[in-house]
Amino acid sequence: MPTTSAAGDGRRPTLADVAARAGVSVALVSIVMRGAKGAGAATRERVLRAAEEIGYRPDTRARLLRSSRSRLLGVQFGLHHPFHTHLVEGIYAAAEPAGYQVALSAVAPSRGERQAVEALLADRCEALVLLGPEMPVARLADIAAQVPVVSVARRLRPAPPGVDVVRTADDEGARQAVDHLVALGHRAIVHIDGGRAPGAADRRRGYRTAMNRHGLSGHSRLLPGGLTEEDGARAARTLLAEGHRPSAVLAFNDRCATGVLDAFLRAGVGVPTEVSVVGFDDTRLARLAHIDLTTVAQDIPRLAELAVGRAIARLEGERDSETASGRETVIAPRLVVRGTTATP
Amino acid sequence: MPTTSAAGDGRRPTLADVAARAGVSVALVSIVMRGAKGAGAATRERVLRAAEEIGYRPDTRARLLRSSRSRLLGVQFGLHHPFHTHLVEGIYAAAEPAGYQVALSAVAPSRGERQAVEALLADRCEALVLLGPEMPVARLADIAAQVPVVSVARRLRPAPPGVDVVRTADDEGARQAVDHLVALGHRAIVHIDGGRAPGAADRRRGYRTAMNRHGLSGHSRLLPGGLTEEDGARAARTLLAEGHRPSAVLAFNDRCATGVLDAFLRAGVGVPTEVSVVGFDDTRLARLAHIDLTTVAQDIPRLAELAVGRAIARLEGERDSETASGRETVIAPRLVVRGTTATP
DNA sequence: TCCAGGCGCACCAGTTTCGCG
DNA sequence: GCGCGAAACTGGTGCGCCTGG
Repeated sequence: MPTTSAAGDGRRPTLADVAARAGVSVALVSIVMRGAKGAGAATRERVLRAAEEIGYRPDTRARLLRSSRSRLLGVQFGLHHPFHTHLVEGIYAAAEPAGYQVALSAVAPSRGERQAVEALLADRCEALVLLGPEMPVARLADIAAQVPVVSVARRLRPAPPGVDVVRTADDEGARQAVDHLVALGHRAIVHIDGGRAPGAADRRRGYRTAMNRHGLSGHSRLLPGGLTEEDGARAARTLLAEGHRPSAVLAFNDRCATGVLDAFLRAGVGVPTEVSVVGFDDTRLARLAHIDLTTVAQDIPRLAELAVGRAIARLEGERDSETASGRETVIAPRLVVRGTTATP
Repeated sequence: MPTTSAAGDGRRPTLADVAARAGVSVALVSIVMRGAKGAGAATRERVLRAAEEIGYRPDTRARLLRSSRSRLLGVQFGLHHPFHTHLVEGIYAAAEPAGYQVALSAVAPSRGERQAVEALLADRCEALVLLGPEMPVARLADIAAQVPVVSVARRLRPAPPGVDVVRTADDEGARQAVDHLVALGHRAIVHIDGGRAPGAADRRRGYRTAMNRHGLSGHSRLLPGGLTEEDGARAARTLLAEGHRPSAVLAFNDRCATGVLDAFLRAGVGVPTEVSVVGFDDTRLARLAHIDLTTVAQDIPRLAELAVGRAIARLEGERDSETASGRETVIAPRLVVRGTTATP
């Protein structure tokens, strides 16, 4: 019995099966399947037909094993963060045309960044794209010693060798929001912040300096917030309980802003008639007609594209700069004015 | 120059590198790394130290290549669906202790189920767990001919050979919601449905039969909805425009219910004082204090656990039932009463 | 004589180099 | 120089075999 039976024995078909069926060598089938040159048109046709007939599907792992390159991009993302999931979508879109596969590894309450990264490294990813990593810089440096790393949305100063940063100018975004509110006539503007989340420090700084520049340092006020709707709602309830409301609120992100919105609505406080609210990120949430949130947009597709681009650049060019100090790419945010802001 | 230099040449260390450093054979290092028996304590110690020193990390792909088993579970999920991302978290939790790795493949507006499944198959996943698959049954059957498939939350009648189904009793969930509302005194109960989404048909049916059973068939009313906040908000606006509101709304899922909630709030319609609203899924969203949504809970951790369990059962036991007709596991939903329902 | 510890080698499914007609 | 095949190679696994106490 030949070792080349196609189906029936449970094994999935291999190159050898296709080769036997087409009456050619394994090497030739490999050439044809990759679309490489070195095969005649007629043979190529015959091989493809044979592959089709027995339902052959190349084995990624075996393929990667031989070629020194794996063309595999590891992506760590927060499973429950819309900002991350949108980035992931953009990463797929940027990586696949460039001939790179994407390996996802999720971070969730029950699964830490350590596990997520270990899994990606064990899978032989050539480079890692980490979305909003919260691990210590020393750990990032460790990882970067093994494989190029791109940190998205998390600023690092200074970036360790081998780590690139792609992020939005968070301080500038906060400034745009404050400028917009001040132009509308607001003075008492509160910032509900993101605590230790990536980007939060910059947004705080941007908020504070903008307030100062407008001579409103006396009105500057930071309220502890967070990344979730619940954090925003809690902060808003704190404000409501105090009696004297601010006239505007800049929330850490859209989820947080949504919580703020909801708490105000429930308390009968009109938005934007009595309070203006600004979010950050411009996720799908903000665009929903019933939310219609004024927000600072991050250009998510572009962030994704740049992150993939940086990773690939490290892998394909820049051979001598492998240990070069990290490079930082900062893109501009853009205020999107919608329905939650108005004159006081 | 030996082929066994550890670092410096950019290559990541292999078994051979560790072997050379520890002065033993490759086979022995393999044994030690796997924790298999057949190595002495002292040698084991020496090998582990050598591996540690040069930062050796086993290559999953090469390992899987050799062993016929890949112990890899492929999971297709909707990147932007909270219900799915929660399931993914549960799947990690169930798979890793059982010694299975998880390979994620996302479905997004820009990435269809076809691509998602192709990627998983190319990665040599041993079984596929598909979350709320929307592909045609024939396609599911095709895939199941290659590898065991578990469909989560999507009912199939009949399930093709090789496809198991794990789902919540959606009709029963809708019934519980209607019973609850009727017990509170509601009669005009509208269902904003999920169109062609997995589970939507069953929820519609459950709603209708429950209404009939209560003698309310005259009040039965279906409104086209969908899975997102926007869909819910749109449907709610339709209701508001009509002038005569229903006294209660059963939404397809929590996201949809949130949209309904928001539209009502904006129109100044009190919930639950003027209208009661019920969701479905009990995602984190529903539990947020400021949403506090009465909803039909799906036991997500259990669904995840069962899905993984079914996949593993196909792989490890049941050898003779490989082509057995699909098995269906249905678990009970549970109504969680929170703050969005009250007597009319 | 037994057997634990350790080694060599074939093998997994591809890719790549080289040489031949 | 084109079309093709033989064989080496990728990193790790598992079997058979050898050795010494």
